[in-house]
Amino acid sequence: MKAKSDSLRTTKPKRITPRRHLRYDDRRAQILEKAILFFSEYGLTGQTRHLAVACGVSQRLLYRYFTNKAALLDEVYREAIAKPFDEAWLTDLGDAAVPLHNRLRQFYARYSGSVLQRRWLRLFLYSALAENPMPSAYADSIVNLMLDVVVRIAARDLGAALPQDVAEVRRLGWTLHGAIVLGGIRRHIYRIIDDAAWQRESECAIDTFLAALPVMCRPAPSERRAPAERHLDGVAA
Amino acid sequence: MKAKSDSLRTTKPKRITPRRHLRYDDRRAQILEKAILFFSEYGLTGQTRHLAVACGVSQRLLYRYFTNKAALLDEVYREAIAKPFDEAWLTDLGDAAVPLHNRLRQFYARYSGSVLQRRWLRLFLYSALAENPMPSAYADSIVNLMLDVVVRIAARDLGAALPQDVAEVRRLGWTLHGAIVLGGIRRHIYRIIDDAAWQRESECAIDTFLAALPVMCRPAPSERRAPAERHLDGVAA
DNA sequence: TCGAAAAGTCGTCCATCGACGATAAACCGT
DNA sequence: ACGGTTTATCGTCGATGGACGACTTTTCGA
Repeated sequence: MKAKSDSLRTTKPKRITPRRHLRYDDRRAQILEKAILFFSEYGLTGQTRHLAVACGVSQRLLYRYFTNKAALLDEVYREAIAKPFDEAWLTDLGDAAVPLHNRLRQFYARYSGSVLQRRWLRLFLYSALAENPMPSAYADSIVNLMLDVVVRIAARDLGAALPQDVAEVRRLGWTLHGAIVLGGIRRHIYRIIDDAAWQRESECAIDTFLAALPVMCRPAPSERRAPAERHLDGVAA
Repeated sequence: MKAKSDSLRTTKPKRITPRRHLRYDDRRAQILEKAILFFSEYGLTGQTRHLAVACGVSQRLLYRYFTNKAALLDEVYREAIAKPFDEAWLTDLGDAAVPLHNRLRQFYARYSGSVLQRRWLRLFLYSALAENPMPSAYADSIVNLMLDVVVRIAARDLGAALPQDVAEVRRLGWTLHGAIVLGGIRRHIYRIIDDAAWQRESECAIDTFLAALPVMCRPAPSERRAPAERHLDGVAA
């Protein structure tokens, strides 16, 4: 039943396009670039055969450039997770000639434009779900450094006193960052908001952060917490 | 080489434990419960054979209760994504006898305790990455309803005027919610913060929200945005 | 207690998937 | 233009992985 074509053809089917030979580094770079796109869309369980089709090469060829699939995935992480962040963004953040609000907007516009994109978010989430420690550990260390700078500069420019506790400083930063990252996830993964809505939301998050920072930086945090805990005692969770 | 045990045993190896027959509904419920745990850990590509081992039944039996793997996964979504949220939480949120801050804390303590757990987060992210529309659409509609209530009540109790625009109300809510959800992800997926740190972070997010809300609700949003846009014109992204 | 219905398993089919040895085609210096 | 080197493909192997027909064991009511 399988159409095996018993015609007298003895020659193999000719290639439509002749083989193109690329130099080692070029081919490797091309495969890696395609692999980033491919695995970000189809997940880490995407098939090497499908990736090969996307690259326009035979599946066997992948194994000339990467010892196995895991090695290829490691390269994908290294290339696609860590690289997009640019520390130079933090330099401009401290430039007192521009109003703080605008600097923050610009910083997060850059961060969102390079990091919080569909590719990055999907790869990052896939690898995090797979319990791969490298991407989340690395990205988190970047973000912690980044948030230290963001909060420190914002507090300085607002004339607010930073909390003594470094952990409290980071908490404030993560509050801002969480709002923006979840916006990115809703934008690029769930696709339930469009680009304009995302920008408005990011700005809203920045405004919220700037509005709250002076209040949150007041000397006595016990004033904020004590009455809350007092009341919560009588409340069933 | 393979130890095939050429002893004279002609009988099949006896079962260690005798078969237990469960009634249809019980077995089905048991499989579903294990499936939720299983797929949340190993992802949607987890194997039915492994799930069967986890259930202590043969792989074939799964197909008595679910027509195929996709149908089983749909049941898992229905059971594990939508159910944990309890609308009654919103009722207590409006109880003016308790200070607003405490009600919000309690509300998010409940939400985190039932929804933002490892199981839920992992299943939700897996299905979102797989572009399965059901879980993200459903969960998002819940969250939008919920945030409407949260922001409305908070504004009322603070004596702040709600923005005319419903979208702006939701943006304010998502700013709070994003911070808390990303905290949950860092807690349960990346596992880079512990439970105590997560609670402090959630409280910080609530405090930030409450501190910013009166400022954000001031009548003229143009006062906040106009100068920012004026400056951003001359800034390269 | 016995027999039929319900619950459960065994073994297998077939498509898929990572991996790789053998071989062919393109490239390049001389 | 030719021969060695590099690039690339063909074809296949063994392990998985979802699905299911045929069969066995347990259960329970008459």
